[in-house]
Amino acid sequence: MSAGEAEFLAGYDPSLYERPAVTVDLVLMSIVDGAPAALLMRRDEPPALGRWALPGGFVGIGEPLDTAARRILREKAQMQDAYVEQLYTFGAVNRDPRMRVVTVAYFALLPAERFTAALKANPLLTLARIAPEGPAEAGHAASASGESGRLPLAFDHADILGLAIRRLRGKLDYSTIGFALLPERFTLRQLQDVHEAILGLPVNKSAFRRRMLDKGWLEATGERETGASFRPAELFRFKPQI
Amino acid sequence: MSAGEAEFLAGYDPSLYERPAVTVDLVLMSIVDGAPAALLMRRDEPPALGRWALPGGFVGIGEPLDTAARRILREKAQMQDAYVEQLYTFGAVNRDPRMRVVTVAYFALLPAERFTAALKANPLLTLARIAPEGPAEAGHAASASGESGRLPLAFDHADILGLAIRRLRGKLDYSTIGFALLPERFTLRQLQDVHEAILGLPVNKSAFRRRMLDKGWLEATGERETGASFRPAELFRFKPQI
DNA sequence: GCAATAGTGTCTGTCAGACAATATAGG
DNA sequence: CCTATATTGTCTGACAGACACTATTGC
Repeated sequence: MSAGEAEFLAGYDPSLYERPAVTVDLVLMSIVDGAPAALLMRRDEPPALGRWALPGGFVGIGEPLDTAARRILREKAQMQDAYVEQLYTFGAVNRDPRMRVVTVAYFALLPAERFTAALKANPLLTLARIAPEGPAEAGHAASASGESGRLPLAFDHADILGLAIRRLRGKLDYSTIGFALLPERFTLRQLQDVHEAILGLPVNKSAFRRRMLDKGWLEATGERETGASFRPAELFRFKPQI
Repeated sequence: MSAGEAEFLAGYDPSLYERPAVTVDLVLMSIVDGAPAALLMRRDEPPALGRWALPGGFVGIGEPLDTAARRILREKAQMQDAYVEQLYTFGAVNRDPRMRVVTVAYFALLPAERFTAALKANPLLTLARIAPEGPAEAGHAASASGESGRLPLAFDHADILGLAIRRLRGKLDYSTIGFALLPERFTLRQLQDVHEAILGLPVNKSAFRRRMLDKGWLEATGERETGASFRPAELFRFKPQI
């Protein structure tokens, strides 16, 4: 310990000296088949053996928090360039039975294609549909379900997922967060599908188009969808903010 | 280190083992003289000697984060029962030159009376007016000013203050956060003053009343203001959510 | 009555929801 | 032409801002 650090600590209770571990947990989110989804990893060791956990890891002593989040993204999902945002910091004393762990939760938003690509690249990952639990319970946890039913979550990760989905909902209509869940070019119908999946309810079509076009976030490409056996929709691009 | 912990750490890069210090910093906010204000402490030791810092402290190894925030509130401002909310976690590597410190920032909202009471109880505290810096700069810092002009802030505390005031703005009209800044009984004019101070712009009187009364958050007490030399306003109470 | 602020009523523009009408691709 | 969806247009009700009007207190 340096002299500066000793000075810093002077006057504090000695029982406060022992340091918690600091980790980053990442909620990798997308919209798959019209519903919010996240990537989870099955725990193959105790505690919480067999339960499902968010990708995460320790924060390096010389590593900023945001950098740690992007490192996890790279290591677990082989991806750069996703939208990443800090969510909340969870620090209950017994959230991990082995030791005191304070985790800074982040979420990353990905278009569904890159999501499925990540699933192939890392066989430890599993796709889970995320649904908020109950209307207004304590903690507002979310549940995860895979192809074979509900996936039990490790630690307090149900709370983290619940917060992630609610944050997404809250920011959807005043921010450009929804575009991070779509490919570079997309139709207004796809954008509407993303909004409906996140909000969990249908939105009015013409009002939605009007609102989106009025916000000035969209740029028409002039190109059209291909492959449909009916009138193809125009492709739009997210216009970077001025 | 326990066997469980060793197992936990297995497979991680050894350079990641050293743990950052974890602290909590608290933005004690109120509305004073029609403007957002916060309580700051002058640093009497290097680094940042003479600069102004948020009240804060280390998180105990057996202490939840929220509990640490309330402990700081108690120790520095001799107060219980304030509205306390986690804000953001700051973890830049060199935010403190002595060592790696990850700080979980919280804000606490107080009615102005209790604010001035805290100032008397703890002479190390100073009142500072908080103003967001520039329109949309990088980091969105805020500046603090006291009676004798601008107060230079320590570490990254200008960023923390900036985020606090913006969070307050963002949540003002869809949450009941504004009531935490008022005494138990208050007039609609006082509530409007709080909103105007936080938003930094005037709001329409009749529309504001309509909106507030329609939200169902208010309960008329039947009592009236005293001491005014004109028509006294009715006192309202915040109605706890059903 | 006067001053000053509380509280109400009305008009109007904006905007979202509802829903009908028109457009256009492949077949 | 038919089907299915895209895209546009119109009507209407909800609501916020503007602003004038009435109410009530101390003096």
